[in-house]
Amino acid sequence: MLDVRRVRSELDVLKAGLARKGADTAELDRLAELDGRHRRLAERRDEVRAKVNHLSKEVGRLRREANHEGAEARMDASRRLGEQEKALAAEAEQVAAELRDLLLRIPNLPADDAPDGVDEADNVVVRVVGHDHEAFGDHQRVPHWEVGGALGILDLERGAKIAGSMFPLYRREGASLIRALTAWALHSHADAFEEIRPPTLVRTATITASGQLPKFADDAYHLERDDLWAIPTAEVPLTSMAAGEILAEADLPMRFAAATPCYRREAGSAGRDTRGLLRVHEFEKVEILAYCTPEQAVTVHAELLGRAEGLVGDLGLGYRVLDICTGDLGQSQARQFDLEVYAPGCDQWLEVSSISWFGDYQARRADVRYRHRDDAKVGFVHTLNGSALAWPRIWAALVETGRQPDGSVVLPEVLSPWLGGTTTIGASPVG
RNA sequence: GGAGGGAUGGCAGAGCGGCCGAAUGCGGAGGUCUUGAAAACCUCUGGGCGUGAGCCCCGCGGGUUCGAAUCCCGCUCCCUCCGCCA
Repeated sequence: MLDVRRVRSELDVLKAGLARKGADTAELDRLAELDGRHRRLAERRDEVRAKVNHLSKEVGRLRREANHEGAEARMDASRRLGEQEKALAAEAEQVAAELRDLLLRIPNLPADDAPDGVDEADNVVVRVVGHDHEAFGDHQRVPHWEVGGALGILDLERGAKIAGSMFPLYRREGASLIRALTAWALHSHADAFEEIRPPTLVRTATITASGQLPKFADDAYHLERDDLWAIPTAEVPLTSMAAGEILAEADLPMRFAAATPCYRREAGSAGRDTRGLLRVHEFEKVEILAYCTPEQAVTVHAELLGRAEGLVGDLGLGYRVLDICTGDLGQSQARQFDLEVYAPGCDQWLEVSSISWFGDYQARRADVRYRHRDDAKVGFVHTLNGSALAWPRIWAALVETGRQPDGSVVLPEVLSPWLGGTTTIGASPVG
Protein backbone atom coordinates (compact mmCIF):
# COMPACT_ATOMS: atom_id res chain seq x y z
CA MET A 1 0.00 0.00 0.00
CA LEU A 2 0.97 3.58 -0.36
CA ASP A 3 2.31 5.73 2.46
CA VAL A 4 -0.76 7.74 3.51
CA ARG A 5 1.42 10.70 4.38
CA ARG A 6 2.21 11.21 0.72
CA VAL A 7 -1.43 12.09 0.18
CA ARG A 8 -0.82 15.16 2.36
CA SER A 9 2.38 16.42 0.79
CA GLU A 10 2.34 15.25 -2.83
CA LEU A 11 -1.20 14.43 -3.82
CA ASP A 12 -0.52 15.58 -7.38
CA VAL A 13 2.41 13.19 -7.74
CA LEU A 14 0.26 10.25 -6.63
CA LYS A 15 -2.52 11.25 -8.98
CA ALA A 16 -0.15 11.51 -11.92
CA GLY A 17 1.23 8.08 -11.11
CA LEU A 18 -2.13 6.39 -10.80
CA ALA A 19 -3.35 8.12 -13.94
CA ARG A 20 -0.48 6.48 -15.83
CA LYS A 21 -1.85 3.15 -14.65
CA GLY A 22 -5.32 4.10 -15.76
CA ALA A 23 -6.56 3.91 -12.18
CA ASP A 24 -9.26 6.02 -10.56
CA THR A 25 -7.56 9.08 -9.10
CA ALA A 26 -10.74 10.19 -7.32
CA GLU A 27 -9.99 7.52 -4.73
CA LEU A 28 -6.98 9.57 -3.69
CA ASP A 29 -9.24 12.53 -2.92
CA ARG A 30 -11.35 10.26 -0.78
CA LEU A 31 -8.22 8.97 0.88
CA ALA A 32 -7.06 12.50 1.64
CA GLU A 33 -10.45 13.36 3.06
CA LEU A 34 -10.55 10.27 5.29
CA ASP A 35 -6.99 10.89 6.42
CA GLY A 36 -7.81 14.45 7.42
CA ARG A 37 -10.92 13.39 9.30
CA HIS A 38 -9.07 10.62 11.06
CA ARG A 39 -6.27 12.90 12.18
CA ARG A 40 -8.67 15.49 13.56
CA LEU A 41 -10.62 12.85 15.46
CA ALA A 42 -7.49 11.16 16.77
CA GLU A 43 -6.17 14.48 17.97
CA ARG A 44 -9.32 15.27 19.93
CA ARG A 45 -9.42 11.71 21.28
CA ASP A 46 -5.82 11.92 22.44
CA GLU A 47 -6.42 15.23 24.19
CA VAL A 48 -9.26 13.72 26.21
CA ARG A 49 -7.18 10.64 26.93
CA ALA A 50 -4.35 12.81 28.20
CA LYS A 51 -6.74 14.45 30.66
CA VAL A 52 -8.09 11.10 31.81
CA ASN A 53 -4.56 9.76 32.25
CA HIS A 54 -3.62 12.84 34.25
CA LEU A 55 -6.70 12.65 36.50
CA SER A 56 -6.19 8.95 37.10
CA LYS A 57 -2.63 9.53 38.19
CA GLU A 58 -3.89 12.15 40.63
CA VAL A 59 -6.44 9.73 42.03
CA GLY A 60 -3.62 7.35 42.84
CA ARG A 61 -1.58 10.09 44.45
CA LEU A 62 -4.48 11.49 46.49
CA ARG A 63 -5.44 8.00 47.66
CA ARG A 64 -1.94 7.50 48.99
CA GLU A 65 -2.24 10.82 50.79
CA ALA A 66 -5.60 9.67 52.21
CA ASN A 67 -7.32 12.61 50.55
CA HIS A 68 -10.51 10.75 49.73
CA GLU A 69 -12.66 13.76 48.85
CA GLY A 70 -10.06 14.94 46.33
CA ALA A 71 -9.83 11.48 44.83
CA GLU A 72 -13.60 11.20 44.50
CA ALA A 73 -13.78 14.54 42.72
CA ARG A 74 -11.10 13.47 40.20
CA MET A 75 -12.87 10.16 39.63
CA ASP A 76 -16.14 11.94 38.85
CA ALA A 77 -14.43 14.30 36.43
CA SER A 78 -12.60 11.45 34.78
CA ARG A 79 -15.74 9.37 34.47
CA ARG A 80 -17.43 12.18 32.54
CA LEU A 81 -14.43 12.57 30.24
CA GLY A 82 -14.46 8.83 29.76
CA GLU A 83 -17.82 9.05 28.03
CA GLN A 84 -16.42 11.59 25.59
CA GLU A 85 -13.32 9.51 25.00
CA LYS A 86 -15.36 6.45 24.21
CA ALA A 87 -17.46 8.25 21.62
CA LEU A 88 -14.48 9.89 19.97
CA ALA A 89 -12.52 6.65 19.94
CA ALA A 90 -15.38 4.78 18.30
CA GLU A 91 -15.73 7.42 15.63
CA ALA A 92 -12.00 7.55 14.99
CA GLU A 93 -11.83 3.77 14.73
CA GLN A 94 -14.61 3.69 12.18
CA VAL A 95 -12.85 6.23 9.99
CA ALA A 96 -9.57 4.37 10.46
CA ALA A 97 -11.20 1.17 9.24
CA GLU A 98 -12.53 2.89 6.13
CA LEU A 99 -9.10 4.38 5.56
CA ARG A 100 -7.38 1.00 5.87
CA ASP A 101 -9.81 -0.66 3.52
CA LEU A 102 -9.41 2.02 0.87
CA LEU A 103 -5.64 2.01 1.23
CA LEU A 104 -5.54 -1.73 0.55
CA ARG A 105 -7.39 -1.20 -2.71
CA ILE A 106 -5.39 1.66 -4.13
CA PRO A 107 -2.74 0.40 -6.58
CA ASN A 108 0.98 0.95 -6.42
CA LEU A 109 2.55 3.73 -8.44
CA PRO A 110 4.36 2.68 -11.62
CA ALA A 111 8.13 3.14 -11.76
CA ASP A 112 9.24 6.26 -13.62
CA ASP A 113 10.83 4.21 -16.39
CA ALA A 114 7.91 1.83 -16.92
CA PRO A 115 6.68 2.47 -20.48
CA ASP A 116 3.38 4.34 -20.77
CA GLY A 117 0.46 2.50 -22.28
CA VAL A 118 -3.14 1.44 -21.74
CA ASP A 119 -3.14 -2.33 -22.24
CA GLU A 120 -1.06 -5.32 -23.32
CA ALA A 121 -0.91 -4.04 -26.88
CA ASP A 122 1.40 -1.29 -25.61
CA ASN A 123 3.90 -3.59 -23.93
CA VAL A 124 7.38 -3.05 -25.30
CA VAL A 125 9.35 -5.95 -26.78
CA VAL A 126 12.80 -5.39 -25.31
CA ARG A 127 14.50 -8.23 -27.15
CA VAL A 128 13.86 -11.48 -28.98
CA VAL A 129 16.36 -14.24 -28.31
CA GLY A 130 16.99 -17.45 -30.21
CA HIS A 131 13.85 -17.27 -32.27
CA ASP A 132 13.57 -17.89 -35.99
CA HIS A 133 10.02 -18.19 -37.17
CA GLU A 134 11.03 -19.97 -40.38
CA ALA A 135 13.13 -22.58 -38.61
CA PHE A 136 10.26 -24.86 -37.63
CA GLY A 137 9.26 -27.89 -39.67
CA ASP A 138 5.74 -29.16 -40.26
CA HIS A 139 6.32 -31.90 -37.68
CA GLN A 140 6.61 -29.14 -35.04
CA ARG A 141 3.38 -27.49 -36.04
CA VAL A 142 1.29 -29.83 -33.91
CA PRO A 143 -0.29 -28.48 -30.72
CA HIS A 144 0.93 -30.06 -27.50
CA TRP A 145 -2.50 -31.43 -26.54
CA GLU A 146 -2.35 -33.58 -29.66
CA VAL A 147 1.28 -34.55 -29.17
CA GLY A 148 0.71 -35.28 -25.51
CA GLY A 149 -2.41 -37.30 -26.20
CA ALA A 150 -0.76 -39.37 -28.91
CA LEU A 151 2.23 -40.19 -26.70
CA GLY A 152 0.09 -40.88 -23.66
CA ILE A 153 1.88 -38.29 -21.53
CA LEU A 154 -1.01 -35.84 -21.13
CA ASP A 155 -4.52 -37.00 -20.24
CA LEU A 156 -6.78 -33.97 -20.11
CA GLU A 157 -9.95 -36.07 -20.24
CA ARG A 158 -9.10 -37.90 -17.06
CA GLY A 159 -7.99 -34.70 -15.40
CA ALA A 160 -11.40 -33.25 -16.22
CA LYS A 161 -13.15 -36.35 -14.97
CA ILE A 162 -11.39 -36.13 -11.63
CA ALA A 163 -11.43 -32.39 -10.98
CA GLY A 164 -12.95 -30.55 -13.94
CA SER A 165 -11.62 -28.89 -17.04
CA MET A 166 -8.36 -27.01 -16.76
CA PHE A 167 -7.05 -29.46 -14.17
CA PRO A 168 -4.43 -31.30 -16.21
CA LEU A 169 -3.25 -34.83 -15.55
CA TYR A 170 0.21 -35.78 -16.75
CA ARG A 171 1.36 -39.35 -17.29
CA ARG A 172 4.63 -41.23 -17.49
CA GLU A 173 7.35 -39.09 -19.10
CA GLY A 174 4.91 -36.18 -19.09
CA ALA A 175 4.70 -36.34 -15.31
CA SER A 176 8.42 -37.00 -14.95
CA LEU A 177 9.14 -33.94 -17.05
CA ILE A 178 7.42 -31.66 -14.54
CA ARG A 179 9.38 -33.23 -11.71
CA ALA A 180 12.63 -32.96 -13.68
CA LEU A 181 12.05 -29.30 -14.49
CA THR A 182 11.40 -28.48 -10.84
CA ALA A 183 14.49 -30.32 -9.62
CA TRP A 184 16.64 -28.79 -12.33
CA ALA A 185 15.41 -25.24 -11.71
CA LEU A 186 15.83 -25.40 -7.94
CA HIS A 187 19.29 -26.83 -8.45
CA SER A 188 20.14 -23.98 -10.82
CA HIS A 189 19.17 -21.36 -8.24
CA ALA A 190 20.80 -23.10 -5.31
CA ASP A 191 23.99 -21.04 -5.62
CA ALA A 192 22.25 -17.87 -4.41
CA PHE A 193 18.69 -18.72 -3.36
CA GLU A 194 17.63 -20.51 -0.20
CA GLU A 195 15.22 -23.29 -1.09
CA ILE A 196 11.89 -23.06 0.70
CA ARG A 197 8.92 -25.40 0.73
CA PRO A 198 6.20 -23.18 2.18
CA PRO A 199 2.61 -23.94 3.13
CA THR A 200 0.31 -23.62 0.13
CA LEU A 201 -2.83 -22.89 2.15
CA VAL A 202 -2.52 -19.55 3.89
CA ARG A 203 -4.35 -17.12 6.13
CA THR A 204 -6.28 -14.13 4.90
CA ALA A 205 -3.64 -11.79 6.31
CA THR A 206 -0.95 -13.57 4.31
CA ILE A 207 -2.67 -13.34 0.96
CA THR A 208 -3.64 -9.75 1.70
CA ALA A 209 -0.01 -8.78 2.30
CA SER A 210 1.10 -9.61 -1.23
CA GLY A 211 -1.85 -7.77 -2.79
CA GLN A 212 -4.25 -10.47 -4.02
CA LEU A 213 -6.82 -9.52 -1.40
CA PRO A 214 -9.12 -7.74 -0.87
CA LYS A 215 -9.54 -6.68 -4.49
CA PHE A 216 -9.05 -9.99 -6.28
CA ALA A 217 -10.70 -12.44 -3.94
CA ASP A 218 -12.67 -13.99 -6.81
CA ASP A 219 -9.49 -15.18 -8.46
CA ALA A 220 -8.42 -17.32 -5.51
CA TYR A 221 -9.70 -20.61 -4.12
CA HIS A 222 -10.99 -20.21 -0.60
CA LEU A 223 -11.54 -23.00 1.92
CA GLU A 224 -14.42 -21.51 3.82
CA ARG A 225 -14.59 -24.05 6.61
CA ASP A 226 -11.04 -23.31 7.70
CA ASP A 227 -10.80 -19.80 6.29
CA LEU A 228 -7.67 -20.62 4.31
CA TRP A 229 -6.68 -19.58 0.80
CA ALA A 230 -4.97 -21.75 -1.79
CA ILE A 231 -1.96 -19.81 -3.02
CA PRO A 232 -1.98 -18.62 -6.65
CA THR A 233 1.82 -18.37 -6.50
CA ALA A 234 4.62 -18.99 -4.01
CA GLU A 235 5.03 -15.22 -3.97
CA VAL A 236 2.24 -15.19 -1.38
CA PRO A 237 3.89 -17.25 1.38
CA LEU A 238 7.41 -16.05 0.53
CA THR A 239 6.45 -12.38 0.80
CA SER A 240 5.10 -12.98 4.29
CA MET A 241 8.08 -14.99 5.50
CA ALA A 242 9.53 -11.90 7.15
CA ALA A 243 6.17 -10.30 7.96
CA GLY A 244 6.36 -8.14 11.07
CA GLU A 245 10.14 -8.47 11.23
CA ILE A 246 12.98 -5.98 11.13
CA LEU A 247 15.87 -7.35 9.08
CA ALA A 248 19.51 -6.29 9.26
CA GLU A 249 20.76 -4.41 6.21
CA ALA A 250 23.79 -6.70 6.18
CA ASP A 251 21.47 -9.65 5.47
CA LEU A 252 20.02 -8.00 2.36
CA PRO A 253 19.34 -8.94 -0.30
CA MET A 254 17.67 -12.10 1.00
CA ARG A 255 16.85 -14.53 -1.79
CA PHE A 256 14.42 -17.43 -1.73
CA ALA A 257 13.35 -20.07 -4.23
CA ALA A 258 10.29 -22.24 -3.85
CA ALA A 259 8.54 -24.86 -5.94
CA THR A 260 4.82 -25.07 -5.21
CA PRO A 261 1.56 -25.92 -6.83
CA CYS A 262 -0.38 -22.79 -7.75
CA TYR A 263 -4.15 -22.47 -7.81
CA ARG A 264 -6.11 -19.97 -9.87
CA ARG A 265 -9.83 -19.79 -10.42
CA GLU A 266 -9.33 -17.85 -13.65
CA ALA A 267 -12.64 -16.12 -13.05
CA GLY A 268 -13.37 -13.77 -15.89
CA SER A 269 -11.25 -15.62 -18.41
CA ALA A 270 -13.83 -18.30 -19.18
CA GLY A 271 -13.58 -19.46 -22.75
CA ARG A 272 -10.11 -18.04 -23.34
CA ASP A 273 -7.14 -20.34 -23.93
CA THR A 274 -9.13 -23.36 -22.85
CA ARG A 275 -7.26 -25.84 -25.01
CA GLY A 276 -4.43 -27.84 -23.53
CA LEU A 277 -2.10 -26.33 -20.99
CA LEU A 278 -2.34 -22.69 -21.96
CA ARG A 279 -4.51 -21.78 -18.99
CA VAL A 280 -5.10 -24.16 -16.07
CA HIS A 281 -6.48 -23.99 -12.55
CA GLU A 282 -3.63 -25.90 -10.96
CA PHE A 283 -0.01 -25.92 -12.00
CA GLU A 284 3.48 -26.17 -10.65
CA LYS A 285 5.93 -23.32 -10.65
CA VAL A 286 9.32 -22.41 -9.26
CA GLU A 287 9.30 -18.90 -7.85
CA ILE A 288 12.28 -16.78 -6.91
CA LEU A 289 11.89 -13.83 -4.55
CA ALA A 290 14.10 -11.25 -2.90
CA TYR A 291 13.90 -8.71 -0.10
CA CYS A 292 16.37 -5.88 -0.59
CA THR A 293 17.06 -2.21 0.10
CA PRO A 294 15.67 0.45 -2.26
CA GLU A 295 19.20 1.02 -3.51
CA GLN A 296 19.64 -2.64 -4.46
CA ALA A 297 16.29 -3.02 -6.19
CA VAL A 298 17.22 -2.22 -9.77
CA THR A 299 20.21 -4.58 -9.70
CA VAL A 300 18.23 -7.37 -8.07
CA HIS A 301 15.44 -6.93 -10.59
CA ALA A 302 17.93 -7.42 -13.41
CA GLU A 303 19.37 -10.42 -11.59
CA LEU A 304 15.98 -12.13 -11.30
CA LEU A 305 15.24 -11.45 -14.94
CA GLY A 306 18.64 -12.89 -15.84
CA ARG A 307 17.84 -16.03 -13.85
CA ALA A 308 14.59 -16.63 -15.68
CA GLU A 309 16.14 -15.89 -19.06
CA GLY A 310 19.03 -18.20 -18.28
CA LEU A 311 16.67 -21.10 -17.66
CA VAL A 312 14.67 -20.53 -20.81
CA GLY A 313 17.88 -20.22 -22.79
CA ASP A 314 19.29 -23.43 -21.30
CA LEU A 315 16.14 -25.21 -22.40
CA GLY A 316 16.92 -24.07 -25.93
CA LEU A 317 13.62 -22.25 -26.34
CA GLY A 318 13.26 -19.07 -28.32
CA TYR A 319 11.84 -16.27 -26.20
CA ARG A 320 11.18 -12.58 -25.99
CA VAL A 321 11.28 -10.10 -23.13
CA LEU A 322 8.44 -7.63 -22.67
CA ASP A 323 8.62 -4.44 -20.66
CA ILE A 324 5.09 -4.22 -19.29
CA CYS A 325 3.42 -0.88 -19.88
CA THR A 326 1.83 1.13 -17.08
CA GLY A 327 -1.71 0.21 -18.08
CA ASP A 328 -0.96 -3.51 -18.03
CA LEU A 329 0.89 -3.53 -14.69
CA GLY A 330 -0.84 -5.35 -11.86
CA GLN A 331 -2.12 -3.56 -8.77
CA SER A 332 1.06 -4.14 -6.74
CA GLN A 333 3.71 -3.85 -9.45
CA ALA A 334 5.87 -0.82 -10.07
CA ARG A 335 7.79 -2.40 -12.93
CA GLN A 336 7.46 -5.75 -14.61
CA PHE A 337 9.15 -7.78 -17.32
CA ASP A 338 7.45 -10.78 -18.87
CA LEU A 339 9.17 -13.67 -20.57
CA GLU A 340 7.34 -15.34 -23.41
CA VAL A 341 8.48 -18.51 -25.15
CA TYR A 342 7.43 -19.37 -28.64
CA ALA A 343 5.38 -22.54 -29.01
CA PRO A 344 5.41 -23.63 -32.68
CA GLY A 345 2.52 -26.10 -32.42
CA CYS A 346 -0.07 -23.60 -31.32
CA ASP A 347 1.91 -20.80 -32.96
CA GLN A 348 1.75 -18.53 -29.93
CA TRP A 349 4.01 -16.63 -27.60
CA LEU A 350 3.34 -18.04 -24.14
CA GLU A 351 4.00 -16.10 -20.95
CA VAL A 352 6.15 -18.32 -18.75
CA SER A 353 7.51 -15.77 -16.32
CA SER A 354 6.73 -12.40 -14.84
CA ILE A 355 9.53 -10.64 -13.03
CA SER A 356 8.24 -7.83 -10.88
CA TRP A 357 9.48 -5.05 -8.66
CA PHE A 358 7.02 -3.91 -6.02
CA GLY A 359 8.92 -1.11 -4.36
CA ASP A 360 7.82 -0.97 -0.71
CA TYR A 361 4.15 -1.58 -1.61
CA GLN A 362 4.05 -5.19 -0.42
CA ALA A 363 6.53 -4.56 2.39
CA ARG A 364 4.15 -2.01 3.88
CA ARG A 365 1.29 -4.48 3.75
CA ALA A 366 3.35 -7.31 5.18
CA ASP A 367 5.29 -4.97 7.52
CA VAL A 368 8.74 -6.13 6.46
CA ARG A 369 11.37 -3.62 7.50
CA TYR A 370 15.14 -3.37 7.81
CA ARG A 371 17.54 -1.45 9.97
CA HIS A 372 20.03 0.78 8.18
CA ARG A 373 23.65 -0.10 8.74
CA ASP A 374 24.75 3.51 9.35
CA ASP A 375 22.15 5.32 11.41
CA ALA A 376 20.17 2.31 12.71
CA LYS A 377 16.99 3.89 11.32
CA VAL A 378 14.22 1.54 10.27
CA GLY A 379 12.66 1.53 6.80
CA PHE A 380 10.61 -0.74 4.57
CA VAL A 381 12.38 -3.24 2.33
CA HIS A 382 11.66 -3.58 -1.34
CA THR A 383 10.30 -6.87 -2.64
CA LEU A 384 10.87 -8.45 -6.03
CA ASN A 385 9.89 -11.78 -7.42
CA GLY A 386 9.54 -13.76 -10.56
CA SER A 387 8.66 -17.16 -11.88
CA ALA A 388 11.64 -19.25 -12.87
CA LEU A 389 9.66 -20.85 -14.25
CA ALA A 390 5.99 -21.86 -14.64
CA TRP A 391 5.87 -25.36 -16.06
CA PRO A 392 2.68 -26.04 -18.06
CA ARG A 393 3.50 -23.61 -20.84
CA ILE A 394 7.17 -24.63 -20.77
CA TRP A 395 5.95 -28.21 -21.04
CA ALA A 396 3.85 -27.24 -24.04
CA ALA A 397 6.68 -25.37 -25.75
CA LEU A 398 9.17 -28.18 -25.12
CA VAL A 399 6.86 -30.87 -26.44
CA GLU A 400 5.94 -28.90 -29.53
CA THR A 401 9.49 -27.74 -30.25
CA GLY A 402 11.00 -31.14 -29.60
CA ARG A 403 8.60 -33.09 -31.78
CA GLN A 404 10.36 -35.19 -34.39
CA PRO A 405 9.08 -36.18 -37.84
CA ASP A 406 8.36 -39.68 -36.47
CA GLY A 407 6.11 -38.27 -33.74
CA SER A 408 8.52 -38.78 -30.86
CA VAL A 409 9.71 -35.88 -28.71
CA VAL A 410 13.29 -34.99 -27.88
CA LEU A 411 13.82 -32.91 -24.74
CA PRO A 412 16.74 -30.58 -23.97
CA GLU A 413 19.98 -32.26 -22.94
CA VAL A 414 20.21 -30.23 -19.68
CA LEU A 415 17.29 -32.24 -18.32
CA SER A 416 18.93 -35.58 -18.98
CA PRO A 417 20.33 -36.06 -15.44
CA TRP A 418 16.87 -35.33 -14.03
CA LEU A 419 15.12 -37.70 -16.41
CA GLY A 420 17.17 -40.76 -15.68
CA GLY A 421 19.43 -40.24 -18.67
CA THR A 422 16.73 -40.27 -21.35
CA THR A 423 15.64 -37.23 -23.28
CA THR A 424 13.49 -38.95 -25.84
CA ILE A 425 9.82 -39.71 -25.40
CA GLY A 426 8.06 -42.28 -27.57
CA ALA A 427 11.08 -43.07 -29.68
CA SER A 428 10.54 -45.55 -32.40
CA PRO A 429 13.71 -47.51 -33.16
CA VAL A 430 15.96 -45.44 -35.38
CA GLY A 431 15.97 -46.95 -38.82
C1' G B 1 -10.77 -34.15 18.86
C1' G B 2 -10.04 -34.15 24.71
C1' A B 3 -7.14 -32.37 29.33
C1' G B 4 -3.64 -29.10 31.28
C1' G B 5 0.46 -25.16 31.16
C1' G B 6 2.34 -20.86 28.88
C1' A B 7 3.06 -16.02 25.65
C1' U B 8 6.69 -9.38 28.80
C1' G B 9 12.14 -5.56 25.08
C1' G B 10 17.70 -8.89 20.47
C1' C B 11 17.84 -13.16 24.29
C1' A B 12 16.93 -14.75 29.42
C1' G B 13 13.75 -13.20 33.14
C1' A B 14 10.98 -10.03 37.29
C1' G B 15 6.64 -7.48 37.65
C1' C B 16 0.75 -6.06 45.26
C1' G B 17 -4.82 -2.73 39.57
C1' G B 18 -1.84 3.39 40.32
C1' C B 19 4.98 5.70 41.54
C1' C B 20 5.58 0.34 34.94
C1' G B 21 7.23 1.52 28.44
C1' A B 22 8.37 -1.85 32.19
C1' A B 23 13.55 -4.29 37.45
C1' U B 24 17.79 -7.37 36.75
C1' G B 25 21.25 -10.30 33.88
C1' C B 26 23.25 -11.36 29.07
C1' G B 27 24.01 -9.52 24.28
C1' G B 28 24.95 -4.86 21.25
C1' A B 29 26.99 0.51 20.57
C1' G B 30 30.07 4.41 22.44
C1' G B 31 33.62 6.16 26.12
C1' U B 32 37.59 5.96 30.19
C1' C B 33 42.03 3.10 31.03
C1' U B 34 45.97 0.41 27.70
C1' U B 35 51.54 0.40 22.96
C1' G B 36 47.32 -2.89 21.39
C1' A B 37 43.80 -6.28 23.35
C1' A B 38 41.36 -8.41 27.53
C1' A B 39 39.43 -7.14 32.28
C1' A B 40 37.21 -3.27 35.10
C1' C B 41 34.28 1.09 35.25
C1' C B 42 30.80 4.87 32.96
C1' U B 43 26.94 6.15 29.37
C1' C B 44 23.52 4.59 25.81
C1' U B 45 20.58 0.58 23.73
C1' G B 46 12.23 -1.44 21.30
C1' G B 47 8.45 0.10 17.66
C1' G B 48 4.62 3.40 15.82
C1' C B 49 1.27 8.02 15.31
C1' G B 50 1.29 13.38 15.89
C1' U B 51 4.20 20.10 13.76
C1' G B 52 3.78 19.95 19.12
C1' A B 53 1.79 19.30 24.21
C1' G B 54 0.75 14.40 23.83
C1' C B 55 -1.15 9.43 22.33
C1' C B 56 -0.66 4.02 21.29
C1' C B 57 1.89 -0.85 21.69
C1' C B 58 3.81 -6.18 27.57
C1' G B 59 0.75 -12.47 21.56
C1' C B 60 -4.18 -10.41 19.05
C1' G B 61 -9.26 -8.48 19.86
C1' G B 62 -13.04 -7.11 23.24
C1' G B 63 -14.72 -6.02 28.44
C1' U B 64 -14.52 -4.31 33.79
C1' U B 65 -12.36 0.22 36.21
C1' C B 66 -11.25 7.05 37.59
C1' G B 67 -6.88 3.99 36.19
C1' A B 68 -5.02 -2.67 33.23
C1' A B 69 1.32 -5.89 31.62
C1' U B 70 -1.54 -7.11 36.15
C1' C B 71 -8.84 -8.80 36.67
C1' C B 72 -12.76 -11.11 33.05
C1' C B 73 -14.19 -13.09 28.00
C1' G B 74 -12.95 -14.63 22.92
C1' C B 75 -9.09 -15.80 19.38
C1' U B 76 -4.08 -17.15 17.71
C1' C B 77 0.41 -19.43 18.61
C1' C B 78 3.83 -22.53 21.60
C1' C B 79 4.67 -26.67 25.20
C1' U B 80 3.05 -31.41 27.90
C1' C B 81 -0.28 -35.62 28.12
C1' C B 82 -4.38 -38.68 25.78
C1' G B 83 -6.85 -40.01 21.17
C1' C B 84 -6.44 -40.28 15.80
C1' C B 85 -3.18 -40.36 11.71
C1' A B 86 0.56 -39.79 6.42
